[in-house]
Amino acid sequence: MTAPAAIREKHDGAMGAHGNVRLWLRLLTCATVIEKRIKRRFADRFGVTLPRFDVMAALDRHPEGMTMGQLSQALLVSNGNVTGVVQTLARDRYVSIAPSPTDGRASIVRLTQQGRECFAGLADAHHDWIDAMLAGLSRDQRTALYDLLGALKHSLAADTGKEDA
Amino acid sequence: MTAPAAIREKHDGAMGAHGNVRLWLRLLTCATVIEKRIKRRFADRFGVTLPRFDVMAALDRHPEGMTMGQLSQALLVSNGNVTGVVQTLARDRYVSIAPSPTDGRASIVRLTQQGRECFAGLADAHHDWIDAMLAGLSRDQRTALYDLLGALKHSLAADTGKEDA
DNA sequence: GCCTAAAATTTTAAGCTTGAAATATCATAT
DNA sequence: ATATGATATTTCAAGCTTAAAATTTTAGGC
Repeated sequence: MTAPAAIREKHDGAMGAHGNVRLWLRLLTCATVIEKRIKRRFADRFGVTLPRFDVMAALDRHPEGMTMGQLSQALLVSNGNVTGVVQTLARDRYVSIAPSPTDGRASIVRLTQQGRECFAGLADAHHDWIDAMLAGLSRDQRTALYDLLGALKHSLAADTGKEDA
Repeated sequence: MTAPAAIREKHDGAMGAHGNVRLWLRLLTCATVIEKRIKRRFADRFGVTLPRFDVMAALDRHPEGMTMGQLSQALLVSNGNVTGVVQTLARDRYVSIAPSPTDGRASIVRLTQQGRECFAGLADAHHDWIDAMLAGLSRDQRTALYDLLGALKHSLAADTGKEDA
């Protein structure tokens, strides 16, 4: 077996001694590599984009349906964005859009039967891919990484960005 | 002082017991939050987009200039992408595009004086923002996180994606 | 010189993303 | 009833992203 090719770091060799920036770039690189790999595999093997998968995943957990605004909040993306993704999903018959019976402004989006079946396959593959990509880490390493990322999340929540700078 | 608001995790509450997927979603959330925050601040305070900053950062480390292909490789994005970003950067006089003296196919992109000055301010702010966002982690935590992400990088390099799936 | 394969780049089409402006509806106070 | 402000959504313009096709140039082989 040949040694696997090392993954190049974005801005490799840059930033000199700024350890924090290097940490951030390494984090970004890992996230980007995983995301692009999943995106590529979804496209190649299922003909599905990542945003569509995200919408379907959210809807799968809410069989009663979700409004556009709820989807926007759950996925951390803008309202206008959801409109476009849901429209193509509806065009391809993966979701249905129905007017809300209680609120004339809102629409209720639901997975169709076809959408549910499609998503089941996507979720299985997704799960397997993640497992394989993390296989090089021990159980302890994964736990430690999960906890440290939790600490980072806290640190991010504490940084309001209001420093005058 | 009020407690900072917790950061919602993408697909919060989803995925049940699949620890690996949860680890991935937490990693993705951290990267996304940091990236969006930087993007927003660059836009608000400097009127610059992240891709343009990335190109300027690469060029700043290569005063001799880079070809489109080198930029594409360094930034892990497609060729066609670089073309567009560099063109708007050139339109705004931050970079110059000159034909290569040795290869008629290639162009050489360089930061202009205006580009260098602009980038210096961007890099300073960028550095400060990262420091502030990581301030909640101890030195040991940052070292541990950096090392674990290094292990993850190795794990990613080992996963070829050739499993039949 | 001429042909061909490889390399660097640009162009194109489709889709994602955002923020801001525009629409439509709801809820409430008069 | 009607005016007001808030809410849900859509539309729009600008920019990023990719893959694939087209273009241009290089480098060799004949």
